Amino acid sequence: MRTQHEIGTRERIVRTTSRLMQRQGYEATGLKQISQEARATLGSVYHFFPGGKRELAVEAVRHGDTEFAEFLRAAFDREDDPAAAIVACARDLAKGLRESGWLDGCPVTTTALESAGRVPEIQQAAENAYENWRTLVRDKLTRAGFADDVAHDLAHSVINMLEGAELSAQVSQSEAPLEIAGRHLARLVDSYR
Amino acid sequence: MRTQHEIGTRERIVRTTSRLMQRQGYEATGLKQISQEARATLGSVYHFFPGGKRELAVEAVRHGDTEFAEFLRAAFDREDDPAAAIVACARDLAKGLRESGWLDGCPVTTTALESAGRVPEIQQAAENAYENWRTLVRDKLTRAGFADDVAHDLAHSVINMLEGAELSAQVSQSEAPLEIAGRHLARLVDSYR
DNA sequence: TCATCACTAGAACGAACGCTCTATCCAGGC
DNA sequence: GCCTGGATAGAGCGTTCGTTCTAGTGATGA
Repeated sequence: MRTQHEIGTRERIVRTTSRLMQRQGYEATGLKQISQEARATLGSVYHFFPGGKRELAVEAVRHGDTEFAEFLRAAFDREDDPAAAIVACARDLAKGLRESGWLDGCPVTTTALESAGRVPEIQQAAENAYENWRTLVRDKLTRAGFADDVAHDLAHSVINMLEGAELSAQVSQSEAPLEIAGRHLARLVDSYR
Repeated sequence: MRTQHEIGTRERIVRTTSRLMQRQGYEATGLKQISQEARATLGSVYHFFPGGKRELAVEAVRHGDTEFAEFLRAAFDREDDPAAAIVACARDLAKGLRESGWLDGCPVTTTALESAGRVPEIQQAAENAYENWRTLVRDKLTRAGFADDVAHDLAHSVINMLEGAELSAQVSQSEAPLEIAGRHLARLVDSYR
């Protein structure tokens, strides 16, 4: 019975950490809160993550990485046209944000900003996440016939604009920034056809 | 000698708080660190800010607001063409970020994200800041002849893209995201001429 | 049957947190 | 010369933090 319990508790801890840090950030999220909400004890937390809070945060960022990557992949599979897919992304992000009571923004950004320049392991994990997401956008664009350098640059701006718009939407508790971002990104992409 | 000393110490505390929270965020910045780096005592801090850390954070966000607003105004005054001014903004942001050792990102974002949905006063101050910056961009665009609704939407995306690109540049310790953002924003603006 | 070991459990530690409190300082008004 | 009150100063409050530590549980393989 090793595997089932191991995966169960460990996964529960990672998911809980990811969700809590998404909402409160790295510093405001305590290990006691994590262990309580994950229905695990402090002993279990340190058993699975001997590196303590830092290791846990790195794992949480990685979790957020794959979570958003799957979201992007799903949106890209649903829409053939890249510009239309990006508009759908922005719309779905706005929907999810509103439905969470404007609490669940990007699962990586808050933690990344807090630890930039202070906790290199977390910053590295966040950088990997952004790079991962950019690659997904880039591939979608190149498959649609865009030149490599154009797709590379567009991928940067698509992720950055979505990131900034989600932040803005969260702070102002409005879907407008994301709706506008989708529209402008589609226009930008189309301008390179 | 009331005025000189009052303004001096109070301002020093606000500036120090703003800089520390810009780099470390709200939760990781302690009042003891603030008072030490501002060469003030805890007594002085609570004398000027009876509301404690929260009131101090609100003031720090307001300080960051006017700081970035002045940066925008200066850039807009230097360049007549809005698109060129935005490119210059992105370049200067990248320069400042690199020169600070990739530590000084947006003076508002980190604090805003940490307290979104948890500390309404800080969230409100951050929202006011974004709104303020958007208005500056919007006015620059309307003065250049853009229609009101076009300028309104563009202002959103200009601020959001710069915000996202600065975050990305900080995490990846690279000027590329901001350089690309400037280029794409200029292209987007020009597409509405 | 028993030793093993992954896992659970939570008490306890020193340090740091935000904040309160009292004491002191000192320039300006009477 | 004294009083007032804004400003400075920092010890100390209770609490919470991340982490460590020892004890205990229960399924597994010999």
